[in-house]
Amino acid sequence: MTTMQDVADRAGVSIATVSYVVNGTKAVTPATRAKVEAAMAALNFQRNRAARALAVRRTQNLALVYPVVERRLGTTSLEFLTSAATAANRSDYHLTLWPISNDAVGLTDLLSAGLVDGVLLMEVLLDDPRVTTLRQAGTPFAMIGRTADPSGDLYADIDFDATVSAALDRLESLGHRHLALIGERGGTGALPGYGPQVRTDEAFARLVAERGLRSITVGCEQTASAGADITQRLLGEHPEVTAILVRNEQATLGVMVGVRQAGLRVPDDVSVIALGTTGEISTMSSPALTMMQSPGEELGRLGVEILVDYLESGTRTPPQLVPCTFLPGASIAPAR
Amino acid sequence: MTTMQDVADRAGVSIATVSYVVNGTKAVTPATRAKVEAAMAALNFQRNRAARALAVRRTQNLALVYPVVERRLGTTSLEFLTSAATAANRSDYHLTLWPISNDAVGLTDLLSAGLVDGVLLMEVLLDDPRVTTLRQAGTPFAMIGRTADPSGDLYADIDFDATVSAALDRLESLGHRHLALIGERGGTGALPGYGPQVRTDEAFARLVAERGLRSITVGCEQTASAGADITQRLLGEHPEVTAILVRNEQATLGVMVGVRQAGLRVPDDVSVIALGTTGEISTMSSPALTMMQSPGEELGRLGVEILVDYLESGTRTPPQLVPCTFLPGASIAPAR
DNA sequence: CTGAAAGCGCTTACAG
DNA sequence: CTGAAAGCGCTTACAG
Repeated sequence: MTTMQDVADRAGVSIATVSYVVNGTKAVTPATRAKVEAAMAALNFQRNRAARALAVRRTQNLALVYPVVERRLGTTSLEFLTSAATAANRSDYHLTLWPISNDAVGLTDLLSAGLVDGVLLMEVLLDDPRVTTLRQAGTPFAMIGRTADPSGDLYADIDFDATVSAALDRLESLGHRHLALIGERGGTGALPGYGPQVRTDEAFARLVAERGLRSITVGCEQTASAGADITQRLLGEHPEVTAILVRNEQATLGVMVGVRQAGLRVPDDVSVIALGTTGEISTMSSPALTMMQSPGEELGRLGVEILVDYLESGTRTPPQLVPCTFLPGASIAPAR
Repeated sequence: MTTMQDVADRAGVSIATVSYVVNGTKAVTPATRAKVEAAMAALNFQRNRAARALAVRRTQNLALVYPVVERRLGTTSLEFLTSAATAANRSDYHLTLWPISNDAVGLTDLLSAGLVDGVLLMEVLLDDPRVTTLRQAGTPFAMIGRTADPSGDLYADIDFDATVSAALDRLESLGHRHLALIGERGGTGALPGYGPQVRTDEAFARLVAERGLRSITVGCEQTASAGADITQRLLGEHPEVTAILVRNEQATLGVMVGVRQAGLRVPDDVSVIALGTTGEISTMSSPALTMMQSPGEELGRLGVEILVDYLESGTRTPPQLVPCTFLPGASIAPAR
């Protein structure tokens, strides 16, 4: 490993001067700057992160905390993660994975080790113990998602209202009046008070009422077979339903099967639109699923940017709400 | 932040003594140990990782390098990742995400910054530039996967022979004699010389010949619709095929659809078994997919353990080959 | 504009 | 068994 001292020696300057040009913290003569830069290039110098961290008391590390036990990471969460890691790197930060339990145990220990400058929270609950812990500890953090009352906190989340509204626009314009929403209640992996579910349910109930549509909402375990069963039963008991919205990543493809099991076709007899999933799910479906696609790339990036802005300049970026985007597919059609 | 000095002051000992008890590096009287431990508990002491890293020249950080650009992370890779992060934490290491390009550019810079002690490589190619870079740099690394000639390197990988063999056992015992293998050639996201694909193809060709079975192998883009199309065509042109093995996570569910489009049923007319995917895919399918399940949890853990063992004690654990495990489903049945 | 020197919080020979 | 002190590689007032 080549150190700053090596660079200083080769350039014939002091170690302080090297530091100034590396960090751009003080004005330096073009001539000396050139010498230093040449030396750095020749020696392929990279400053030691641990030493720097110790000196400035900042690590340039961000922790991504997610509850492995309570909630299996799906492909949608994966997009947050990939995007967040990339965004962090772009700002010269590194993202460290903290697969810990949702109960905040262990969180404190990790924080006091001075390993990270800030924390990024995924899979946030309406009443989340981790948020309480982080607030108390005074640790800078940002959420991808939000609690019931996130005022004063930093976050980026999906705009559930706009998302449901856009989906309803599509379906209404195709003549659908009788809708069903399949969510994810009571199944394995369901977190009580999980934001996306609660907010989608609320938005759906309100918007459907406002628009004078008829609707039915059911919960469903997070498996395709559960999705298939529930869909088959649903269509049997409510033959007037012509469109189904699904917010349950694991059950989504099962819903498609369930329609067929009910002796009906997608999209001729029943339209299906998925809410908040990744394009990946769409490509796994045949016919391709129409969906309101989770803005995973954008949210992951925003979460990191909000956090980094706060860390570097104290800026408290206002909450960012991003709607899911419409991804055309072959699973919706005019109402029969 | 409370420091070792704080603990030393409160316990009435020197800072060196505190270090000895924290690290267990030297014998300490039970009495003084007790005093120190009491002080640590009272002050909730956690030693500063940056300072320690600087002193011992080890960061307790591991980098997980994966090619974001070239290969989208799927749910199977996600399992490696989660498991690796958990295993790292268990050994008091942290896993940092390095979503970099597959061409090894940038890898060197990151290494020389002294941020990590070792590197874990995912999605390894038969001829992988990153491996060359790491070898040259002398950076300790372990692969989840392996190159064409991994001798001398540390790795854990799937035992493709055993996996294909086990799948063939199942199908043969059900009376299947005409098999098809659908892989992932030429599509988006396909890496040239991607180990799992090449090794599965080889094993399949060899084992099928040894057993005197008839077979046909086709490549397929990584989407469900491509899977559906190819399957439909395949079954049209080769009506004698009674069982399909799929090694293409994205196309798998499409294959199920393709069978139906060909006017046949799964599993009554055609058996389908997936190779190397996660249980997650099975739950998204209806009927549930029978599969040889990727040992993601185990491989992620092994990769970290192999690397950590080497870092801590210089132990070069022999290569670990783990077969996929059979996951019963409802997609295979006796040959018609 | 440049440099000498203290300090960040640990670890670890070395001495006692 | 315990401690004084040097050193890990940086940053940053402070002096010149």
